[in-house]
Amino acid sequence: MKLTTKGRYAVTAMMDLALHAKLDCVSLVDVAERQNISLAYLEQLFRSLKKAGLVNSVRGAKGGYMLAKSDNEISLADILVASDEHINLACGGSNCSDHTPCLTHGLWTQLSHQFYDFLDSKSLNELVKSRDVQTMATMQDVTQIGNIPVQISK
Amino acid sequence: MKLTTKGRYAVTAMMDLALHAKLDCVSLVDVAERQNISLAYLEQLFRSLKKAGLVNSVRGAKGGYMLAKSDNEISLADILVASDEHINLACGGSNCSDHTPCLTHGLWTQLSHQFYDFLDSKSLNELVKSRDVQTMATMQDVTQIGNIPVQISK
DNA sequence: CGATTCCCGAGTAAAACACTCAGGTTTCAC
DNA sequence: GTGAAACCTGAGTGTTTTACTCGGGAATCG
Repeated sequence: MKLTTKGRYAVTAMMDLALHAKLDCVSLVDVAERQNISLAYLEQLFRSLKKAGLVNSVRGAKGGYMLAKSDNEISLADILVASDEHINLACGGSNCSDHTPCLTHGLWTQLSHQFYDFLDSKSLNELVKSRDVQTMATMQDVTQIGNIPVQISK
Repeated sequence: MKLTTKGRYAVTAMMDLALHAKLDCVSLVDVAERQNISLAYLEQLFRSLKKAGLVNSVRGAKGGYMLAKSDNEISLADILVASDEHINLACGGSNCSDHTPCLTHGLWTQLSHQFYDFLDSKSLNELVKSRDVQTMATMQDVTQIGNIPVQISK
């Protein structure tokens, strides 16, 4: 039982957006640098997130992405599902057909639902507010200071 | 987020033991037939289950396996962990090192623990007692009657 | 115009999965 | 004491999934 990098990166990236795209949009180059994720992979990922209606995009120079809804309207489950991380423990193989369903079929579907509900109850806002995310985020911003001389010189 | 067949089969097989090996041991041939799982694969699986101390084996003709403890001392988590199904959503890749842990590291470890605790709270006994497992099990036994002529002729 | 950024489809090396196979050892029943 | 039934073991293997990369295109800003 594990997550793919897709799901994990997606959540990380969405948290980054929640932290930095309060007003402006944020470019994937920034997210990639801050979170140490391959840019090309992030682009692929954000296609899914956009298709799912979780983010909006602005094309062209100075463009980027921003959350499509408020961060307390986006759940962990939303992000995971959007990034192909379907929360489904059930069986779909040869061993469990309609004719002879396996002994545990009911169990897995039930568990899947419970896990989904749990993940759906965690909002992005809630996650971002947590203590260690906050401290880690400020650390990331501090190491980034050299990268935003525009704001300093202005 | 999904389970491997290993984890699913292991739980199914353990339920089968709980249902049929009250006194005697049960051969994997029987389990394989009843649950429609490849025998060779089951053998491989039971190696892990035995190593984890969840089942005991009896070698030779009329041999088989039985639960090593009472079915309310065995949890879903026990079985899953025994079959290499480590309940761990966390990251271990290039992107999340000790030097620069990723934003979500804490989140995943926390979630993993919660999932583990949940799965650890479900005992095999509890699962076996559920209504649909009971009905399905009797169905499996009925279709098996033709296979045990020894008991009838005796 | 040209740099920056989002957008898109396709390709690919490596790993994991879901088994299978070929043999060996122990025990029961006759 | 022989044969069948069962557990035991290590290794192998085709398929699928993962985790990316690559090459190019289109919009937008300065």
